[in-house]
Amino acid sequence: MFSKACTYGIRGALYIASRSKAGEFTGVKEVASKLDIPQAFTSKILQTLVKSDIVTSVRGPNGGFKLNDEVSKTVLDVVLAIDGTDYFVGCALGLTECSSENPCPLHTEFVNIRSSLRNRLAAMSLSEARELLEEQHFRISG
Amino acid sequence: MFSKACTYGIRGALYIASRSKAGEFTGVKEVASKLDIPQAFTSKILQTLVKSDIVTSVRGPNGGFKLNDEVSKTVLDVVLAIDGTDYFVGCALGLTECSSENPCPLHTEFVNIRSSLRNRLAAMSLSEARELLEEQHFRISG
DNA sequence: ATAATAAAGGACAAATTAGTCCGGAATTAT
DNA sequence: ATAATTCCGGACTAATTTGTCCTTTATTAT
Ligand code: FES
Ligand code: FES
Repeated sequence: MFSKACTYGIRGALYIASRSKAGEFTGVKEVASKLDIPQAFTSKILQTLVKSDIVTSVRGPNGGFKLNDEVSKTVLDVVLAIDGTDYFVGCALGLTECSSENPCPLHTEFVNIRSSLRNRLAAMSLSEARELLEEQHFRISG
Repeated sequence: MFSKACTYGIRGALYIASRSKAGEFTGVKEVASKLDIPQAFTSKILQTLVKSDIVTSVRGPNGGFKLNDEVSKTVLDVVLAIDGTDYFVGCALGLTECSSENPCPLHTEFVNIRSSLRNRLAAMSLSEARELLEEQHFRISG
């Protein structure tokens, strides 16, 4: 479905969101150990999220990552930042063109699945996730 | 979404289905060239479909592959034969457990998407696809 | 029987993805 | 200033997926 880097990225973003209440920063070490993701790889992925303006980073002691609250980014933004539009664009059977004028036998199915998932990912903002993760019994580690 | 091998497999199966009207066999050369898939790779993938009883093969002159009509296999069977249950099983965010008792924040979304796709793939049988491909203007090549 | 044809299967090569290592740059505390 | 901390970024390695090549085996036609 998504690349491993992407699922790590989603979980990382959710974890950081859940910890960036005030101006608290979370270090890559903590993210990696809490979510059980290789630390150096986590670092690479968080760098991508910084470049995509999803999280903000500061270096040095007490530094780390925090959610970029300026704009409200969504889980979809994380997916697009890491995996690009791969999942959502083009024929899922690899045909050169994907359109309702020239569809593959599963075109309608794929269009529905994709837009459905896209909508739901876009509906889950990271700032909202912060509360959800506390109020509900959701899990992003283990 | 699916591996490349899997999309090749689906298209290959559909092409063979569309050509196995009587007892006609389709060679790997034809499948590969018509669908623009590397021939040796096509061969590998069709071998998998043979092992999974989705198509039948015979060697020698006029040999090739034909749909195994004994049982009515579906596109889902092709997916399961090549990619296994990867797409449908386990947490899409890589958590060790996937259940409604211990869900990740996107669990409900993923469950819906997956079952929806699974149902639609299971509903598309390869023998039916034969007619669909002729009657409708579907495309499995290019 | 022999030769031609076509799938089966194993070993290998290329490409992509996943993951590591380490030196450098920024920030903070002493 | 210095040292400690923490992210950045490039180069590297490992694993997986994708794809090739070539030999063997089964089948058919002559
Ligand atoms: S043509 Fe295949 S998904 Fe649109
Ligand atoms: S727990 Fe993540 S998809 Fe079910």
